[in-house]
Amino acid sequence: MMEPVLADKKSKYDQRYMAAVDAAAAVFADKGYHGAGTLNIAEKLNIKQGSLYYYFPSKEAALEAVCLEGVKYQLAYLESLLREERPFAATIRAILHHTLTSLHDRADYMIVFDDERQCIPVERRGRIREQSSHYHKLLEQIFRRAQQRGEMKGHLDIYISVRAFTGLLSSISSWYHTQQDIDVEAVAEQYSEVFLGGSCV
Amino acid sequence: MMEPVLADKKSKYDQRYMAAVDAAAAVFADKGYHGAGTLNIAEKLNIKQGSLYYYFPSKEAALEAVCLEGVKYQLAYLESLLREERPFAATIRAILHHTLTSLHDRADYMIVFDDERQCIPVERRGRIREQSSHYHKLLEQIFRRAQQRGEMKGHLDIYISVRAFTGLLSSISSWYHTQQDIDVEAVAEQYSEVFLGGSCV
DNA sequence: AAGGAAATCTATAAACTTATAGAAATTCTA
DNA sequence: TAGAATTTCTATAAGTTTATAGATTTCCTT
Repeated sequence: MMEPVLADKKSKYDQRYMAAVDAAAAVFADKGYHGAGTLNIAEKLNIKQGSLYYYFPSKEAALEAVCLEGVKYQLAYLESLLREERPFAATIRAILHHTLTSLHDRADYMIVFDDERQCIPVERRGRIREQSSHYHKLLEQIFRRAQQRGEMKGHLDIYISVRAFTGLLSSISSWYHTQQDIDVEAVAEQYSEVFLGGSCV
Repeated sequence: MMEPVLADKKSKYDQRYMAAVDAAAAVFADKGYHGAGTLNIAEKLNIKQGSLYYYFPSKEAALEAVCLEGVKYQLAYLESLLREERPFAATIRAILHHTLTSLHDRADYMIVFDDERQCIPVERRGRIREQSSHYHKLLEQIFRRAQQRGEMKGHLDIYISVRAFTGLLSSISSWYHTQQDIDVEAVAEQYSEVFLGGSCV
C-alpha cells in the first residue's frame, strides 16, 4: 500500500480512530464515564457495540485516549505562551480567552478531562497525571516570573494563587454549557479584571 | 411508645436513617454515583445489600437525600450572613472561611453535591435545583448590595462575578482532599485577597 | 415473658454491560 | 477483477447490579 506523499498524512484508520475518540469524548462528557456504555459510543459512530473493540481494547482505554488528547492542546498553548514572555496581565487574559474558546470548540474534551479523569484507576493514571502536573508547573512558572518582575504581588503564595486561578478557569466550564449565548470577550475580560484587580473598589 | 420528653428528639429510626445518608455520602464521594454500588453503602453500614432498601426506595433516592442534606447547611449559613449585613470584604472572607471549614467537616457532602448531583435525572432534579439556585440568588443579593453601597466595583456584572466567586469556592474543594495539611486561615485569607484586591501590584 | 413493631436477612429475578470469537462484508491494491 | 487486508457484524458468555418478596431476628412496651 502506497501512502499519498503530499496529501494529509492521516491514514484512513487514524481518521476513523479519531472519530472514535471524539465519539467517546461526547458520550463521556454527556453521561460520565460510569454512566456511559460502550453501546452509546458505538451508536454515535454508527457501528455495533462489539465493533468498538476494534479501536479500543477496553472502555478504560477509550477514556484515557480522550483525556490525553484533551490535555495535549491546552499544554501546547501554555508552552507557547510561556515562550512569548508577555506581561503578566496579558498572559492571564490570554489564558482565560483561550480556555473560553476551548470550552466552545472542544467542550467534550474539556469536560471529560475535568470531571472523568479520576475514573481511570490509580495504577494507570501515570501518563495523565504527568501531563496535568506539567500544566500546573507551567502556570507556576508564569506566576513566579511575574513576581520576580514585580508584576504580581510578591507575598501571594504561588501554589495557592495557581489553584485560585484554575478555580476560575474551571468555574467557566461549569456554567458554559448551561449558558449558550455567552459573549466570550466580555466574560474573559471580567474574569481577568477580577483576578488581576479584584472586585473591591 | 413514650417519647422521652427532654432527650434529643431524634427517633432511633431517624438516627439510623441519617447514618445511612452519611454512608451513602461517603461512598458516593469516594467512587462517584455510577461507580458506587448499593453493596458498598450497605457494607459501610454493616448491613446486607438488600437491607438498604428499608431506608431508601432506590439508589437515586439516596443520592438525592445526600445532596439535599448537603446544601441545607450551606444555605442556612448564607442566609444568616445576609441578615448580619456585614461589610462586603468581611462577608466574602466569612464565606470562604466557612466553605473551607465545611470541606473539612463535611467533605463527603460537599463533594457529592459538587460532582454527583447531575446524576439525578432531569425530571427529578427539581428540589435540588431549587436549593442551589437559591444559594446563587443569595450570593447575587450580597454582591448587589455591595455595589449599591459602593463597596464593590460598580461595573462588574453581578452574574459573572458570582460565577467567578463560586469558581474560587469549588477550586478549594478540588485540591482540599489531596493536600491534607492545609492551613485554613492562610488559604481563606489568600483567596479573599485575590478575589477582593486582585493579584496585580 | 409475651406480643407486636421495627430492622435486618436470604435468595433471587431481571436487566444490563463488558468483552470475545469467529463470520461476513467492505475496501484496497496489484 | 481476484485476492488480501481492513473493517464491521452477529451472537453470546460471564459478570455485575438493582430491586423485591417473604422469612427471620431484634427490640421495645406492657
